[in-house]
Amino acid sequence: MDGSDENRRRRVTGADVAREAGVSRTTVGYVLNATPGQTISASTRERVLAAADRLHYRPNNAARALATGQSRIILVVLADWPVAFRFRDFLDEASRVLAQAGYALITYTHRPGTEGRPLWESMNPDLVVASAPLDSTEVATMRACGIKTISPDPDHPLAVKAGPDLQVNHLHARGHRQMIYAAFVEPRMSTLIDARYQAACAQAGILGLPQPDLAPIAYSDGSAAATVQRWHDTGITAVIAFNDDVAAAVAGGATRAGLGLPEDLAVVGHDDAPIATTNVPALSTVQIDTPTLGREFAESALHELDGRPLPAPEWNTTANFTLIPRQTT
Amino acid sequence: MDGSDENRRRRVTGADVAREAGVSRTTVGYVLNATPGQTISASTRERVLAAADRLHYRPNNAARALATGQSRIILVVLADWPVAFRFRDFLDEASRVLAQAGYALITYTHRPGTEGRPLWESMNPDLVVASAPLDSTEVATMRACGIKTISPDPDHPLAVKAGPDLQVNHLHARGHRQMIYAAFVEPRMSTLIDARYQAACAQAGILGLPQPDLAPIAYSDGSAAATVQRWHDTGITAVIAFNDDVAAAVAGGATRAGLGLPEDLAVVGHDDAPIATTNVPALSTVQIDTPTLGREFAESALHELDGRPLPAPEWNTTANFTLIPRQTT
DNA sequence: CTGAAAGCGCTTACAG
DNA sequence: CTGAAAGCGCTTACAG
Repeated sequence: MDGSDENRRRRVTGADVAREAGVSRTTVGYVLNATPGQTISASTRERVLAAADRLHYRPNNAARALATGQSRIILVVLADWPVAFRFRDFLDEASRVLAQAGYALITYTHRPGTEGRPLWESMNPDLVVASAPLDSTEVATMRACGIKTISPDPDHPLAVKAGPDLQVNHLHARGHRQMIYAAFVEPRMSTLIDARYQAACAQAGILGLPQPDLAPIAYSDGSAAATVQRWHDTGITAVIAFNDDVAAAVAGGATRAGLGLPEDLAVVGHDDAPIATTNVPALSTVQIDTPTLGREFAESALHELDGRPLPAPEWNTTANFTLIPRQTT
Repeated sequence: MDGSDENRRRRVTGADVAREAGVSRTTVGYVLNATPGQTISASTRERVLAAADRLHYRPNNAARALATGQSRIILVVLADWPVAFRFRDFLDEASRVLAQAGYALITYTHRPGTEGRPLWESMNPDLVVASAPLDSTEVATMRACGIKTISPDPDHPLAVKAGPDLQVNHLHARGHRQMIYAAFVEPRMSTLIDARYQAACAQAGILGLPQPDLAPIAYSDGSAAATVQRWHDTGITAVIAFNDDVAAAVAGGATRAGLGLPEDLAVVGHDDAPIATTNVPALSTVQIDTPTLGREFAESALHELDGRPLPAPEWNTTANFTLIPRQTT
């Protein structure tokens, strides 16, 4: 392709900058990277900076990665679920902190078997963060590529435990004992659903409550009313919802079934999405301080990568989670 | 750091595979890349493949990118808005098609001024796709880096026009003339909001309707009822909602204000998110065939990159958009 | 204070 | 059918 030829010819390299500034390639590197331990005269510095600017020099990342052995890319592997509303804030804040340290944060939804090679093979990130467990052969492969990994462990999940804890505690405090855990029939979210459900069960156990069942609810048809009625008939008085969309679906079903909220049925959502406020009735839910979680996540990634000290271990506390009571509990 | 030293020592290279298989580095490359125009004996092929497998060889992407001048990365620069529910399907399908062609699709939310260097500088993608217009100096920089760009143009937006057209046509067909365009006060979505709003205005003009105002609606407080009541008082009979969350907020406000839907006020949403079905009353909305759009997007990217023929130009048609009438119109 | 040179791990003409 | 070798654009000891 001559188009690519042209592109290649046009591209400005460090050697061009060196020539323009009348110095060596080495000096250009030292100046542009502000390499510590080098003493560059002010005038040389100026000349190099000016030349780089004039030529619109941009370093070739592939070459740098090859030379340093670091891509400075962090890959967040998402399980197969849609990105929730508040998760953006989490990623935004994490990206900001990581960018300051020279790392790029990439998110990637991994559907095993769907694609050719998973992205971490074709991108050579320095760190892979998995929000759901990766299978062991995948982890072995990454290790072999020199890729570090942070897998979710019970103490460092992407904050799955604190929310369900609050939901169950809240419903319990409101006097409920017969609870059910509701989630969409959405295979793409199954990992996260399962994690939150398990957390809810654990907390129910701690409080001496019966284990809540995991109950599917459909949003693609009008069956929610019948579903909710059925739960009510079996003695369920409270619903722990996977997220606010589910809580809204449950609330809608209850309303259509003629059940009063929260007298006949209580519902608590998760995430404090816009719908939680706008829904009629407004949804009690769990609010998450996602920017703080994002910052703490970034710090722990930098700990892994550069040996930075870990932040105060708020990560695993419930300090960043708040139960917002509204009209459904 | 000796940790990184260890990693580097451990990493298997093509030279290791060559040694293991008893062939040259060149032959390893030809076999593993299935380079066309080379005739490799079956037995050599086998030996190389077996050795690569045994050693768990994974090519170093940075080295490959440096040698070929192609990163095989496509960067989708999102304007500063949260990813809507259905957008995942779009990206999933696009990623799948592009992965088959050996490209990795990365999405990235660009907030000018927030970070150090934008991701396209530190990642050297082959193609940058912008869902909102980039400023001209940014485009110039990318060009200088040899990065191709696809910017949104009136005929190839990320499908912003078809939805508003359907919304306006639908309300018009229901007999409405006094419409208002409602959106959240969400600066992060302003680009998309504006694009959809402009499209709605244009369509209103075509139908000879008065231009709808752009009206903000808050979801963080309980003011929706008052807002909607005010609209109603000024003679508005129909609301074009930016998305289904907005439509739900409007519907909720109307209900709280004692207005009947759709008798007193009609609302039509956009996206056919779960909330559209679960809301009480169920929301009329625009359904989008996002996987098809994703495939067409991928094809047009491959056209740009590899000169593949363009797909049939359904991209810009309304064929992939459907108005779903429910209870709010 | 600055530069010549080796090396990162690939690809790919080119020569057998 | 296979291999020796140059080159991609950086970084970074090392030697002045």
